[in-house]
Amino acid sequence: MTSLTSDFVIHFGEMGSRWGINRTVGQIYALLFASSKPLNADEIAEQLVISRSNVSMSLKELQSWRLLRTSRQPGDRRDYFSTPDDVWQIFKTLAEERQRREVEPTLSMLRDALLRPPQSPEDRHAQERMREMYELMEAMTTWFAQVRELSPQTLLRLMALGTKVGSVLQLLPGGSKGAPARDASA
Amino acid sequence: MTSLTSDFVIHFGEMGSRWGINRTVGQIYALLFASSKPLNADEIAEQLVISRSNVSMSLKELQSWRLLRTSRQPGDRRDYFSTPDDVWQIFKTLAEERQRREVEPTLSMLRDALLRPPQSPEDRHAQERMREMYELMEAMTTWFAQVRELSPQTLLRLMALGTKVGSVLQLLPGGSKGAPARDASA
DNA sequence: CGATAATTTCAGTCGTCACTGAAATTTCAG
DNA sequence: CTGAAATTTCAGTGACGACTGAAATTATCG
Repeated sequence: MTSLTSDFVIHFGEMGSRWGINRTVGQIYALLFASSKPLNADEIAEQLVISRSNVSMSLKELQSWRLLRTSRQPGDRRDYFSTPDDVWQIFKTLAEERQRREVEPTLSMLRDALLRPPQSPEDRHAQERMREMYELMEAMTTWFAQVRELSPQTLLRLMALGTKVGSVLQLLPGGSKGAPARDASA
Repeated sequence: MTSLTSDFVIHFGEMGSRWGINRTVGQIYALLFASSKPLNADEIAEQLVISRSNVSMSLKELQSWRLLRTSRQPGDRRDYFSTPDDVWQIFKTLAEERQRREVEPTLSMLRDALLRPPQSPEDRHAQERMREMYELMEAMTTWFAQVRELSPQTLLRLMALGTKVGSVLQLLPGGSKGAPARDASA
């Protein structure tokens, strides 16, 4: 592996440990992301100097996150792995999975907690705090679900405009579909 | 501790492990978040049934994330800990710290990598991929830096409107300050 | 169908990090 | 200053998760 890719891989290995992701999983993804062609499990094991079984488990983990594409090569029965071409697509998938694994269970726990009859003034206060958290998470969830539906091009333009947006209407493919724009002065 | 708060605390302990955050740190923050009054280190240790020194280290960790408020009570020299009142403020701080600890080092690594002269066609491809990643991260960084400057109220309204925004201009306190709105058809 | 290649599973080992308790340090009232 | 209270540090221990190699399973070619 070239030193350029090696540095990239090592960096994502270290970053991976800071997230829930483990080092190996981060390194494999970085390697595949930077690679110009799909790699099979043996090639990954060789390049990262890790065991074949470790590669197998890590690939399974990455697949459970829907972050890999697999392909075959004629006359070769091994699986070849690669990452999606579109970085925005990768990011969206990552965010969707985190939403499913982390945000949804939390929202569900909070909903349950908010329905329970408070046993004390302390409970009443705790529920008030939980409600604030719930509402923030709900708002962000809804917002991001909408953003996910935008095309990459629209998205990039939207972000470039930032929050200093004049009229965004023209950017949206079907500007008139969906709920009518609410009165901003409400 | 009431069973309502207990469930909340346990949930954040488990969630914490999925992130880089460890269980105890997650539990302490949940406890303080739900509590109606600031708690001192001994109270935290007692409620969570963990050692005093563990509490001390975890509080230090939380403080390095700027997620705690400390206060004193008259005639008591112990420190009392609490979380900010505004959940949006908490979220912003969290995002800022993650930005500083995870995104910035990565951007910096990518910048370096992109400046290196490619040693092979493989390097050239890797740099192309890194550039795509770099541009996405840069765009999101810039965008979020702008969002952070909005007031909580403005933000909530903005998110409620989602991406189906007509004109957002009226929501912005100083709608005219900063760069003039770019031509959306560009 | 074998035979063989490829992959996955899993028990055991190793390394890392969370946690404790004792000791050291800091803070503060008197 | 002095001593007691509060906090922090840190070496040692324990628990947990990553990783390996061998064995089991699955897939594919002839």
